Amino acid sequence: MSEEGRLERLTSMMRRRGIVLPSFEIYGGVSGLIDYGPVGARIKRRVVESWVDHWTSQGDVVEIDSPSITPKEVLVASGHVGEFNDHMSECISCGGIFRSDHLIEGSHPNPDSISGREIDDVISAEGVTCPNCEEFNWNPAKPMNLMFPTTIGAMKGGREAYMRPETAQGMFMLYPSLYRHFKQKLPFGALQTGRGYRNEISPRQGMIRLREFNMAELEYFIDPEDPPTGDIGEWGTPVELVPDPEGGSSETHRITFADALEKGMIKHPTVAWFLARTWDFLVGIGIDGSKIRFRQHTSTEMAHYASDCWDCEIFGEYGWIECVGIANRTCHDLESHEEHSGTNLLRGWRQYSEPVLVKREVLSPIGSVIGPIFKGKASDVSDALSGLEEIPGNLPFSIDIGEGDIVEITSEMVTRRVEEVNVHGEWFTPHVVEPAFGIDRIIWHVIDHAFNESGKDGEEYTILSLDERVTPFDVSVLPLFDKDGMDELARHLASEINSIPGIRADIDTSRSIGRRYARADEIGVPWAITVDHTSLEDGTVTVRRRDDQMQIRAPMEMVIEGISSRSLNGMF
RNA sequence: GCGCCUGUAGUGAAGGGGUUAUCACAAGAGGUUUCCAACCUCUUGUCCCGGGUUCAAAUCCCGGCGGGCGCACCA
Repeated sequence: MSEEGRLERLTSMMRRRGIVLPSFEIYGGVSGLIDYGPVGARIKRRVVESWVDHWTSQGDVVEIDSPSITPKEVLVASGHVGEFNDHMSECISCGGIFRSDHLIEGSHPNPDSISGREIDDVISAEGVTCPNCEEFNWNPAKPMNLMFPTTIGAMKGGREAYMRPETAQGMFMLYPSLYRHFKQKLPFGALQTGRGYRNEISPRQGMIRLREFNMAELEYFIDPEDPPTGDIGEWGTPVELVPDPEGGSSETHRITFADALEKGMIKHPTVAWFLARTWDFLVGIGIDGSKIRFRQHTSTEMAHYASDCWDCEIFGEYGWIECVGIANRTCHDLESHEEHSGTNLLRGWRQYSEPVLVKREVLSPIGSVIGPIFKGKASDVSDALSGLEEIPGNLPFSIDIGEGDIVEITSEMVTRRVEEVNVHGEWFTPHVVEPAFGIDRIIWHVIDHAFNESGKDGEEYTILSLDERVTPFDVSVLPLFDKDGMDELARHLASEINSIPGIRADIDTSRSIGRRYARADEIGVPWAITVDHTSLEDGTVTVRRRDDQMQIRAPMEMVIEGISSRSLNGMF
């Protein structure tokens, strides 16, 4: 079948078979919101489960789950509010786009916090002209924040909040608990899957750019002075890398991860490790390895929080689409949350291999002297003395005890001595390497790559060649005829298969057997078990393999065992 | 958000100011049939929403919503 119209046939099939459909369709639909139907939801669940399994099997990664509703302060600290809450004004005459608050600076007491309409009023009232072409010809200011605002609590007491634009902040919020869980030893990671919300200006391309979408993010906390490397030598297959063109070499390379790291194309060993593990995951759920490439971000497109970033792009009906972002977020988030929240719990302890003996000169306050002299201020004086970076050579001297209050310290008030302490380590802010997966985009490409229209016996025929890990059903049970006891036996068999943990059987009794095979093939069910007259006599059934329509006959118990151990292939 | 195109059963399409809106496939019931979309009978189900023009609108006009493409945007 020709490639022309393939996208339409694929999306039609997905609608018709209940994989992915527009949401709220009886009310006209909402762009950027989709439903997973009965078949799609199962595929999605299995993709997500495969993802969680893939990373948690590493041993030092755990799963968490945090709220979608996020107080504003968190997103202020993360930078999402500041970076994305601006109104933009567009000049109709020259097409220039400017931050509205910059245009009206000086004309309004608080240009940061007013509505678009107010901005336009101020621009009109003040006759602000375009900095570029001097014209006065503005489009209405458009808010550029892509977060959905909401309020926690009712009425006046409400607290400002947003629907989370990423799940990552949840992992940062839980850092102290994770640090305890991992016995205060780095590196470790935490992941979560869930919804993220971005009020896209113009969602397009079906399920590629959504307003509410499924993310799967992993934050891996490391000591920047001792970054974990992993053995990336295992990945012998060359992959396609597109390094940052500003870094000198812009052409695509086919190169192994190990070589790319050695040559400096991938800058960070932990990032290289995650690139390789990401490759594994994608290929493992059925993405075509020849349609994967990794592209390094240029400094201009880098997120506000990242220092080095690679996109994993997958090729499909929409061209190359970013499906995974792997970023070295450094200490940006933890440091910023420490600063904004005032906590000091977002750190790691770096134990020295040898304790370091540190000699330190101190002036220790003599309480019996300082107390009576300074009374209520005495403890401030003591704190100021112990906080001194440098000990003055001569007494008396003046010291600031806070809020500009300066007092004089005389030699009677203090004892000068030298402290010797063994320092065993130091606190530092961990760095974070983050692989962030767009689950919906990955599901799209899994289905796209599996959508096989190559036909059968010269006729049009479609098979969804999904990997067994992500099929909607493990097996379809089909009574050859829906009567004469075959129906009952089939139902019995289906319920037996369904009682195996993690295995789902579908039963299909209507219309001809060929048609039912076709229906199962179309949504990627890998095995079909047919109950026929012989089954009633000797308890054997036929097992049909989706990908080559090969068929064998075997006793039911053996088939059930084969399904349970996922070893049906061995029977062919 | 702007521009161009567009919206008819589950899917894909035809038609179109005037009786009961057409076709294929799909789906449901029954029959037939000893394993690959067969066949026969019957059945269900559609003009995106709102306004306007008109005696009459699914059809023409306007707006909204949805979809496609281009520009812009895309942490």
